[in-house]
Amino acid sequence: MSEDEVLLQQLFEEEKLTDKQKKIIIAAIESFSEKGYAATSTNEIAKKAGVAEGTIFRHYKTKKELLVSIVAPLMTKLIGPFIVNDFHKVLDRPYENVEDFLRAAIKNRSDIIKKMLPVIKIVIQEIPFQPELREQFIEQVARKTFERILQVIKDYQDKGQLIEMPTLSVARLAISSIFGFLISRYILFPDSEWDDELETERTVQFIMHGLAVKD
Amino acid sequence: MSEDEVLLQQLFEEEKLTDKQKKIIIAAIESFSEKGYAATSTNEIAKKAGVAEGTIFRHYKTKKELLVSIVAPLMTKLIGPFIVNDFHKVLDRPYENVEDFLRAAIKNRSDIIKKMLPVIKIVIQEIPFQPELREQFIEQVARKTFERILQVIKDYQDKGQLIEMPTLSVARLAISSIFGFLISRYILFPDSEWDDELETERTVQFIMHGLAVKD
DNA sequence: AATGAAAGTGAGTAATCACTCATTTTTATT
DNA sequence: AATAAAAATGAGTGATTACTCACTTTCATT
Repeated sequence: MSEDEVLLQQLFEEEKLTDKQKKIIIAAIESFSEKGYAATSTNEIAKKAGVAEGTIFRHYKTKKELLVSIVAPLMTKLIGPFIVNDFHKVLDRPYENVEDFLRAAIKNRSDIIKKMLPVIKIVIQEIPFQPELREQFIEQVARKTFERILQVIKDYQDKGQLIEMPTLSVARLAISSIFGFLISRYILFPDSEWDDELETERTVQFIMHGLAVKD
Repeated sequence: MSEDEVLLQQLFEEEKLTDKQKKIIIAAIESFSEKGYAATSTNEIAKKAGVAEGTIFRHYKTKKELLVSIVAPLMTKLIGPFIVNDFHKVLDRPYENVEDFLRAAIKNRSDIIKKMLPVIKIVIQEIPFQPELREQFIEQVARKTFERILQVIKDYQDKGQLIEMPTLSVARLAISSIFGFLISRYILFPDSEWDDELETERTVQFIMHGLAVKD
């Protein structure tokens, strides 16, 4: 299964798509992520997909509907349930210690990003300008994820594994470190040589113990 | 002096600009940062500036030249020299300890962001799509800044204040934490209530000692 | 093989795009 | 006040935009 097919499979699962529709989606993802949504014309998408321009509008009323149809499943079908399941696992049979939880969190996010990078880039780029996407993201992804994270932090604080600090601040600091790693790894410097396991471990140890020399 | 005038002053210093040119720049910054460069029309900028569309093209050959004229000074005149001076100070008469250095770094970046937020947003949005901007950013800002940062880290490592870890990784972790704070503070949740001093201190302490409970 | 529905086509449309240029207005210098 | 240069104008340009629609092709069911 090609990379594009994996992406389609992940995004649209059992949804029935014609061959041409698949080509349109793949072409749109490529152009949107490379040039940005506003700078991509439907003409260009049609040509890249090897399809008549009218075909795009058979399937999607507007260009924006095409964008949303690509980006919405990323939020609802993938991140949503994933996070619920993932954190549920943590809460039901929690990882013994924070380190294991952090390692698992980083691993999982890495796997998602690897599969969905172009679509994730589109989301990041367009959320500031598309209120519809932003609202969907906040409601379906950010809010639920955040609640879970705060719970987990509280949990580890009660166990005495994390320092007492407002959970919101703890969350900000841990998330910054994890996303800092993932963004460096996959978006800023994807072509550098990365020892993923080593850098993951460094990130985990940093989150726990910082950079100061212990005396 | 109004907020817009501060911004103009910071960006263009002694450069001579007509009144209408100033209005064009202010309107362009506003539209570009709110809607994105590609989604902003020159007609719209002209109307917002209260100027004929032709006037824009008297001053700037193309729409892209207008973009670059706004964004380039941010890199050369502000960040460039600032970083050189700032880090020079650190290297010549270094801050006693890492904490003080981090506090100063966060403070300085905060001040810049406060003044230049709309233009910074434009840079962040457009760098992925404008090779010209990206190259300028990498050459003039990223490379020099990075060199300095690595030097500083090495320096504190030699003094025994930072753990031995490749400077690149140390840099990534520290920068993630600082930018994580600044992005949360000024871009993601600017309307939340922030105790800047407290959150700065938490960030500094996190970078140094992490989130684990000390035993 | 016949048939109706779904999918696909591509020429066409009005609107909008970045940009031009002949002309007018403002400004600076004397 | 005269004058030349600089700044500003706005109607006009061809190209491109997202989108439509009458028509053709493909497909599934019998």
